[in-house]
Amino acid sequence: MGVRVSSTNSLTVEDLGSAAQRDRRKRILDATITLASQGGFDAVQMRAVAESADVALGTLYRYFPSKVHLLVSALGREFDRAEKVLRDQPIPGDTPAERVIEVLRVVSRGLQADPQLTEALTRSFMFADASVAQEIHHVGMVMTTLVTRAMHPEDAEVSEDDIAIAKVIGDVWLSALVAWVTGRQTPAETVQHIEVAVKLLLRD
Amino acid sequence: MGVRVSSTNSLTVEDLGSAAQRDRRKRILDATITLASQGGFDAVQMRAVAESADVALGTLYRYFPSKVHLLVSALGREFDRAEKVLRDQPIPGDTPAERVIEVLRVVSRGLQADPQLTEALTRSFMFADASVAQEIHHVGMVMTTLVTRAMHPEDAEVSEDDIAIAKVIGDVWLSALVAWVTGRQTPAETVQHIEVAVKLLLRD
DNA sequence: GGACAAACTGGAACGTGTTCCTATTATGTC
DNA sequence: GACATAATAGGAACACGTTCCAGTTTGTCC
Repeated sequence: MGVRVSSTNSLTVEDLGSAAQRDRRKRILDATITLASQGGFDAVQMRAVAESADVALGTLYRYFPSKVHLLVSALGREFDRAEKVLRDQPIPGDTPAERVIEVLRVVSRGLQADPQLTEALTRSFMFADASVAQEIHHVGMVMTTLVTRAMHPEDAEVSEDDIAIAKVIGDVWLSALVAWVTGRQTPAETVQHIEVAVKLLLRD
Repeated sequence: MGVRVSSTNSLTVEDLGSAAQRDRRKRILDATITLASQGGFDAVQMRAVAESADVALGTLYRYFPSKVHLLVSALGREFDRAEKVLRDQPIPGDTPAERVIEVLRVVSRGLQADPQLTEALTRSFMFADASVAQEIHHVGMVMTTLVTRAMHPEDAEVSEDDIAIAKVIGDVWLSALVAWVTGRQTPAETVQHIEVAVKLLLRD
């Protein structure tokens, strides 16, 4: 079967091999998202994922070397989807702060609509070690891009400071998310906390 | 043996019962810190902690209902110690930003001196659910206090904004810590990231 | 089509967090 | 000091992530 060097039209940077392999990978990620939506991090059990995706346990581990890799990859796919949806929509709001808050509100609403999924993905994000750095970095980039685009809709000048601010907002967002999924903070508190941070960072 | 309502001079808010119980608790936390320092999160194995503290496994679970509780409690104790050391020392620096950065630098240096311990404690912090909210909140308060005191050494006016800023700094600090302990960021990058955030938040 | 390699299946097995149970020991009460 | 109760010791047992292996299927090359 062998991993070919490259095919003509791969969807991502990494080539994933044959159609059967892409299909298995998709089935696995679908099963992961389904299980995570239903019961959160704990419900994403490797044996259950394998069975649900109609794949042997060993095969699952062949595609994703750990539960964390699996969940972070699933998170990445969902984030890509969300980013695509938001990409071409104009963001309402007169000031950068308003637009950033709006974007975060939309994203947060999406997450809060599926708390178990969010819990699973956030947990895995937090538990990820260096071996998933690439996947994590990808998610961080998408997040930063979302925020800087909200700051400058005309996609003109994005300064160093802008990026720094976007990263700080990302940090606050992550911390708030952790506090929320671990039940230490209500959704309303989470949203408000982020808004306060954005206003502090974007007061000019 | 029964938990007495209160004794004359308990060290913390919660009364921990007899001297033997306090001693066991101390031995357990000591063993936890020792193991964590040597091998990080993975090395803190409940059976190893129990053996090292000369306590049965069931007893360990009687004192700390989970590994995360155990580690977060250990983190709380270490934080209290650090806070006591810093409490009565004047913080060098002419501006709030300088002083806050200095405080965070001192704390970070302490953490980076024992990476395995930091990794273990940060991981547990990230994995903590609602049942450890109290311990987490305690650590958060200490952190916020440290920062606001650096902002206003005269411990005079601490405004709402000040607290909000301190919380945001705490969020950034936590995110940076996670990135560091998971090997996705170097100590230097971590320190610099935090400095940028502080300067952004405390530019006046 | 045949030979070979890679991938997949099905399942056993191991490590560690967690639970549970019984016998034994410490603690507080009269 | 005798008793009642709570705490502890010691260890078996279970769950789930992870690893490993033997046999089978799938894909590739001639």
